Amino acid sequence: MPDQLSQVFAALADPTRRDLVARLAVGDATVGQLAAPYDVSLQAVSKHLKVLETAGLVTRGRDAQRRPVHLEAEVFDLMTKWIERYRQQAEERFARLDAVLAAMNDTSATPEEGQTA
Amino acid sequence: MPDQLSQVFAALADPTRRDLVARLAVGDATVGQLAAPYDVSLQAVSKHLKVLETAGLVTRGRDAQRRPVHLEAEVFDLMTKWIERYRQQAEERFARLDAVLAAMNDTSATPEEGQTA
DNA sequence: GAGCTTGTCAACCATCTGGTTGAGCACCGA
DNA sequence: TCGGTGCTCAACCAGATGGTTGACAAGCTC
Repeated sequence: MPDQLSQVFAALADPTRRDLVARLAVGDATVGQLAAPYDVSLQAVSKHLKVLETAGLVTRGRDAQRRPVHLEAEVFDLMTKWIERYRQQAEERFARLDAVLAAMNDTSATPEEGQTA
Repeated sequence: MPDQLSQVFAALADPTRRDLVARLAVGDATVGQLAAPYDVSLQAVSKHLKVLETAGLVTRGRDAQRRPVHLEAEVFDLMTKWIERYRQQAEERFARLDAVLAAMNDTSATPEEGQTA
């Protein structure tokens, strides 16, 4: 079983599943309601929902024979945190690089290749 | 060819590729340097980098026979925007639901099923 | 030029994925 | 209890994916 972050990214890599998430953000829905707009079989949509469920993006309740699907927004934080961490890191590095370049222009010194980056 | 958002999510669904991104956030690196920590072949890492490249997460330069790999942080925004959009939407809905529940408690009226959600 | 270094391309293989159809379970309504 | 509704499970199939190895291009260095 892969880690949750991988599962979340993989789940959202599919446009149909992203669309499902988009619609579930508006409100809970049954499998049949969710499947209606697509020309694929109900079973295919059910599979997509299972992927979203094991990724933790969605939970399924019970209402007689219906299985209302509910979006779990908290999992998004997992991704956001991962993304933000490396985006900020990269941006800080750019800032440092800019500073280095500016310093180089100021002094017109030899680059020296002293840094790892 | 799938849309870029799908490609970005798919690219980051692999732990090795997320690790590569994490290391590239620290600084540019050559393919050999990036491949060193893993026990897979250099070709496998080269393939991973190609996936990251076609997703727009990474660019490759030239330095003699070396191909320094560079992280492109802007693409992260694409994901962040998508995520934030639906997270906020879902959270607003929760807030509205809370309000409805609170109102129901106040009045003790019949639910009436008047809303879609 | 010969040979090492760095990396890509191509072919192949096992596994995963998204789709299908068919069967069947759970539940409601008559 | 009989049938219809809502959905899942299982088996199967085509194509994508991640890994391998082998060949080779590009570029320094001797």
